[in-house]
Amino acid sequence: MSEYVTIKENREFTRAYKRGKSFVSPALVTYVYKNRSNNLRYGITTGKKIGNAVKRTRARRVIRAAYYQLYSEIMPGYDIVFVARGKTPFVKSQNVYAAMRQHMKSAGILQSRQDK
RNA sequence: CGAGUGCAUUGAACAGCCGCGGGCAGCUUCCGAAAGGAACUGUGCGAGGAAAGUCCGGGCUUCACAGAGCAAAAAUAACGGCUAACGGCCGCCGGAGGCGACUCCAGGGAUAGUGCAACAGAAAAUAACCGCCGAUUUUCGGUAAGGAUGGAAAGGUGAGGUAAGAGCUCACCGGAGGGUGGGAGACUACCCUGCUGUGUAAACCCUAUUUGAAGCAACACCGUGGUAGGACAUAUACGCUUGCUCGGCGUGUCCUUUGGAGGUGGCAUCGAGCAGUGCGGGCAACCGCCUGCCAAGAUAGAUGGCUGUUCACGACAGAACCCGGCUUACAGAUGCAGUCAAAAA
RNA sequence: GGCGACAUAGCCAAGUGGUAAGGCACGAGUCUGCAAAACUCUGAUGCGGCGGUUCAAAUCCGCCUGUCGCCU
Repeated sequence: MSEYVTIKENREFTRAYKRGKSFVSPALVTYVYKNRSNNLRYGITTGKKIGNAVKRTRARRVIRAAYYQLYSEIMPGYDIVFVARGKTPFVKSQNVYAAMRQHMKSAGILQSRQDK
């Protein structure tokens, strides 16, 4: 089974919105909240504002691809929620990756590759 | 070569690396008493013509129901056929549009009945206000040829006729009824009779046909906890009831019931399936036979990222139980069959 | 995914096929030393969009668009 754990409960999303730290860039919004477990979990929100179903799935895929690329550098023990914005479906995953890396760096939960 | 019509097909392609979701196989590793599960390896598969809107018709499931008829409600509407069925499709009739190929039409019934027709107008449906004509002239009678309106004014035009007029009579046109011929039928051609009344049924309604309701978040099964009922223990301990004791209730175990969260099935190779420049029937929709081919199946929801090449530089857009249609959105590309115009011969 | 409802001035809203009620707000005036309140009044602005039936559509019919609710 996959090593990527997702957030499923609506309560946990709401908790991340209310209590987590937020970081904003043109194509991505990130909320980071420290959870009690040792797992690194993530969730993606693509609201109705972004567009039709094709645009929403496109945004989800781009964000997920960037997350897989960055996954090994993030410290465990956090819930991370990514929210797509209107620009996200028209942007390459490298731009999202750069924005995501910047957000993680600001949150201070990056670790070096060698530790993993 | 240009313009335009109908039908059908297609909806960027290829290669490499890293990833995602299922299926099958391997039996290597780990977990487990076992069934089995997880990882790994190999192999093959992985969004659409509209997957959309949820507008119709079915399959399937649960509930209701002995059967039949009436009523009520809803839907449909020329005629003939196709289909599992349909409000769909094909053909054809009638009407409208187009030079034409061709396209469009909720296209039954207004003498079965009820209602409505604002404003304007004399009058909106048993027409006499003005006008015209006649008479026994403060009035009465005849008359729809003419009159500012209106969407619609009482069959239209012309001639005869008359006191003035009028389908009162005649011709043509329109419409109605009947007859004969053609056609499966709607209908149509011709002949005869003969002129009585507008529109609206996507107003109520009448006629004919069809329809039980809800929907996979249906439904079935498992179901720690909980609910309800019963049995056992009341030996010990605790809490409540009481001033105290007894007694009663709860906390315990087992069985049954119900079923929240969650899980499994429903659910995915076989069906009203798809294809053939196949054969036969039919104008066609479609039907029969033959041959071949069928693997998306997620459950917060799988197709992505990067690099390179080519071109017309990529539109609308993402399955969620499954089929048949309709409607709506859509950059283009290709094929076939007609049409019109021009030029040349 | 499925089922259902609604859309009328800036806001709240009534409406039976025939001039679209009303209230709040906005504007002008009266009153006042000035304002508020009260009273009077004008004007502009509306039937979500596109088609169809009808002489005539906010209303009847179809198709789109948007908003809201229910089923877990």
